[in-house]
Amino acid sequence: MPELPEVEIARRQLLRWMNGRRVVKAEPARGVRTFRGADPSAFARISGRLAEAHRRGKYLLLGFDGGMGALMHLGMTGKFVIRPEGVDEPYSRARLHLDDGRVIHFRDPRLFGRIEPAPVAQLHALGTIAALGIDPYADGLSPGQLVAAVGDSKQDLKVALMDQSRIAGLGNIHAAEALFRARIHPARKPASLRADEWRRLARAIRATLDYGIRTQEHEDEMQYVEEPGSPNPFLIYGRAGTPCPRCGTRVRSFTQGGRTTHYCPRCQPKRPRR
DNA sequence: ACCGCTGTTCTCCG
DNA sequence: TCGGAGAACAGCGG
Repeated sequence: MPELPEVEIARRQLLRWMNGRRVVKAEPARGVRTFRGADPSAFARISGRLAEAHRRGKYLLLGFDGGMGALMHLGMTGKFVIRPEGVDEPYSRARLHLDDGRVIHFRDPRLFGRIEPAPVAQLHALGTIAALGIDPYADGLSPGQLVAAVGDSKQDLKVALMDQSRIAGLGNIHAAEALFRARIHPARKPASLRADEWRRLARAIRATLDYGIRTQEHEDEMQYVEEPGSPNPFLIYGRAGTPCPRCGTRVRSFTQGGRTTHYCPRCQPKRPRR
């Protein structure tokens, strides 16, 4: 599920669900690796209203007015769902019981997600957060900021864009989408980009993230559920072998940093002509 | 039955 | 120290 746009949607969803409500009981599931080194009983000390809900990259920082909070990452399959009290949810790893009889579950089948409870005052200072690079919304993403963040990487451009210590929030899908919008080959080296390409890329990243948030916010309101066989919502991701939506050339894919990269060989030439 | 996967972290190797 | 490859985590869907 989660790259920056999905996490941002989850944040807004939590704010809506918790609006005017209080947590009357916080309940970590037992025996799950969701809490890793952290202390699950600290999660159980969460109470009160949701006083702050921030996002840094793909991380959520939730603070409650009882003074406790939590850093949360959705991993690959984490999501929040809200259910009536007493209804059990498969793969529920933690629960927030609200004073209106509803329960917010953190559902995460594959257990790649993570919850780190912490006092609200310490949330933003946690090492995990301190290690993140710039957040495109909280910090902005001008061409200059983009160059400063990834310009010195020796890795392939797409791999560098996915490095959370450089830019926080892009994953496999949105890095590919942004490069397609910018018409830049994913295996270009950062040092080879011209100024106009950096400008295009900065603009493309913002456009990709804005679009992702807008689209999913709409789906969220519509109570949209992913139906089997629903069309691929992305411009380039997952379209290998089908015509490029811009020029009709067959979309190609290859492996980069252990992940599949999709691109259009015509729109995103390895050797751009100037 | 096998493969791949919107993420992170670790090990091994050059 | 850096970068690349591969694995591990665990479940589901094609």
